[in-house]
Amino acid sequence: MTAAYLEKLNDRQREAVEHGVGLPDVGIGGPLLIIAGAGSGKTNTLAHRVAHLIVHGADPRRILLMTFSRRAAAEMARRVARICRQVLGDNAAVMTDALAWSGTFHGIGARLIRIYAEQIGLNVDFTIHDREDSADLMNIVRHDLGFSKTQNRFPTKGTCLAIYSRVVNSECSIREVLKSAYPWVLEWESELKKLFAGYVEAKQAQNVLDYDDLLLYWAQMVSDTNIADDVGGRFDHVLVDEYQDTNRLQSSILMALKPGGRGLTVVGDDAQSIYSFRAATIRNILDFPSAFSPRPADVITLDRNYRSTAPILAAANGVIDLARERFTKNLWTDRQSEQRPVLVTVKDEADQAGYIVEQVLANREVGVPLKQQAVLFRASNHSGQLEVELTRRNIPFVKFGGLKFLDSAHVKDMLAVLRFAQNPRDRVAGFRLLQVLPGIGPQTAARILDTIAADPEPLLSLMELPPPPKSGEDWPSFTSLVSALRKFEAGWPAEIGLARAWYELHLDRIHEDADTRKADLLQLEQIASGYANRERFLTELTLDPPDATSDQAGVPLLDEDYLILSTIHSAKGQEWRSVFMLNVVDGCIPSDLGTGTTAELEEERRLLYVGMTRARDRLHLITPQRFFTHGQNAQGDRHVYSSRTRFIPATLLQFFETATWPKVSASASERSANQIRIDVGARMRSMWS
DNA sequence: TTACTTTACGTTTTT
DNA sequence: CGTAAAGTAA
Repeated sequence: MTAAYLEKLNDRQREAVEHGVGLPDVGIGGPLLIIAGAGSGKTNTLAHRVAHLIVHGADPRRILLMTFSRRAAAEMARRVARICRQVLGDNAAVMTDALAWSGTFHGIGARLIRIYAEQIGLNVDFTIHDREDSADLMNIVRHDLGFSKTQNRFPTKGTCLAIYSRVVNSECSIREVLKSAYPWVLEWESELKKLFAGYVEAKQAQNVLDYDDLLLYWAQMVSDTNIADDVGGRFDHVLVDEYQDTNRLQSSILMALKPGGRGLTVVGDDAQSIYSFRAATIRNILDFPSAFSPRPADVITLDRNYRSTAPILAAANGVIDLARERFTKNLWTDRQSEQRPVLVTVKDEADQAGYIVEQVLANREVGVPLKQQAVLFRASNHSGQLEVELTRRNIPFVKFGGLKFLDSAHVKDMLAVLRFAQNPRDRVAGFRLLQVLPGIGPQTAARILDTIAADPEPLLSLMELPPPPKSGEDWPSFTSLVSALRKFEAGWPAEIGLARAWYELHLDRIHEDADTRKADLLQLEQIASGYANRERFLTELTLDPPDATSDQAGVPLLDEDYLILSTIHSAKGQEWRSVFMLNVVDGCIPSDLGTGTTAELEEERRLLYVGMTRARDRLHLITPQRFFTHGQNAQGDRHVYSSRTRFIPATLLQFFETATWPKVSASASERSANQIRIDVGARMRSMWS
């Protein structure tokens, strides 16, 4: 008997889908590693595996599915549902709705920790700090310990947090982390230890968790055998996507969850590992088979690419072939094409933007919608000029990656209101919120928080506090708002309307551009109404902030057509018919900040590979001959002459079609020849002065 | 102590 | 260039 849905798969994929299913002992197989190259149908295979398990009687409520992003989880759930429907008919909806445990490591961690909060001595009302909040708290501790006043510069709050995070996620000692990644901070090792101890104490006193805690508490939880059995016993099958981008802490969690590896499936591709700055390590994927004894995990490799044309794949293979270390073999495809990827040289970033606009519009004329085209770049600020040009030409676009609108001050203020009501011990929220009131600055805010922290229900103390002298009329309306929110009087999502009404009173005074900010707050309210309650809203927004921003007010409607702009990191797992990569020059790819060690350099190479393998039919790599550096130098506008990325040396040019744009006309070349770009005479004179 | 002004500084990728 | 920290007047 062969299910129809299996027939569309190739042999390898099918093997991966069927692995261990239907074994006599309740159909749970041993550990499985799937090495799945770019475009090899990885998502599809994983979705089929989940569906296949369900069809063969696995309880969807007992399947844990961890993906890299919320978006990936949703996509996976959608596909599983579709496959199941083919077999189970309309009953499938009941089954697949129960696929409740799918999400990111951090999201699943948050849910489990809330369930077990009491058993591990945590108040269930805990709030979660995003990176900015964590850095603020780190800064408070840094000040309290007097490290901000030291003669030699102590690392900034952001650096301190990055070091802390790396120590936690890599399961290495501070010294090891400092030596390998922050050698210039080695002299501060003992101070950092004190700082981190203080930071951990502060978090506990305030009932807050940071991103790393979501993994750390989970790991601690399952290191206790009783809770480990309980948590691990919730799941028959554990499947992990993008395993190459997990870190040591995450693999520890997995191993504790499923010590023998039974029911454990991980999928990944070491050639696409691009998150080592988050302490991800490909050792996880390499060491996975031998982590189990006596029998190692089975390994299945998917190396047939269904996405890109042969010439695009050849070029991408050429790039990754030059990698120092390789574990997977090259991909192959049947998709023939005459069209090689194009390596375009343009004069500067303005021409780069011009070229892309021209090509994007031309593609649309021949039937490729904007949504099927994407522009990828190394760093989010690289797309600035292009965004301006797109706006000028009235081409709608949505940008993924980079700054989020949650980072703006007014949105943070609003969230602080809700968070403080949820968890009055959250000092970062309270500190921020109190200073919204006129006449209350850091000192007053700190004093108020100190006073109320002693009370088991801090908000009762707050109500009884004498109004601070200069806050006047604004104090009573503030306290009544917070207490109303604390008591859930208005219900959700009416609460956020209350908070906004209060905050808008202060908005005009604090910010000049109050009106545009009000629009953002309305949008926030819209988003909020999509969540069941305040806790869910706060948790999910922190773990999965809306990641698209657009130049126009609001995100374009879903049925509208728009161009995709994305960092390469955010483009992971996606594909488009036509892909443009910006600034494929040394200094951007590889980023000049990432050329320190060979490991960093190799990751930059993989980044280029990941970007190139997003393309289905057309791929354009663009190299501006010069671009302007950000900072302003003594000489005024400063630009550097750039050269093609070192990852595409002359030997690889055979895989590309090369072009320049715009087509050089006689007058143009004359003009450029007459333009003095470098004052050679001055340089030679200055040699002797 | 707050609120405004000046100076310094660094500058990727993200849960 | 834009933000964050330090400095200063009220």
